Amino acid sequence: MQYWLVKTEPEAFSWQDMVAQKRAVWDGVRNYTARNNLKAMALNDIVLIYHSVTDKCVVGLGRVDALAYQDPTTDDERWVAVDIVPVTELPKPVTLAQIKAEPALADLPLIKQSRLSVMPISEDAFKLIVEMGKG
DNA sequence: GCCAACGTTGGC
DNA sequence: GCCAACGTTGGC
Repeated sequence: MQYWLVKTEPEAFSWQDMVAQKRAVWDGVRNYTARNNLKAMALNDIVLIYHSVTDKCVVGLGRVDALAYQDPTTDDERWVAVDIVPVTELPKPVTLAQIKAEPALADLPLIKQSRLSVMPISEDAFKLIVEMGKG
């Protein structure tokens, strides 16, 4: 069991869209590091969903529902997609500012490598973010 | 295989 | 809307 954090621009595809569709096809990743992380996902791994740009907060929690497969948005065999289903919404979104202010989260790739869109996170970091998101 | 140019992401 | 960071592309 592994924990992940994925980013999405809410203008393009939001947590709310994902809930409405009851599923998200996580495609369009065009970065090797992020792609490798997608490939490393296992069924039922837990994924934190982060809204970048306008929101800048972790909004919900999903679950990997399909292992990496050919990205349907391209014929290029280098790129893959996974399916993620929504599990729970955080009662209180955890903002980037909160994450930055938390010393235990200081070395999250989210902060250190701000352009990476799919990243692994430790169980401790995961639990802490969920705790911070409780109502 | 190196490196400069370019494009994109994402925070501010 | 700007700009810094950084990944990717393409010329050599």
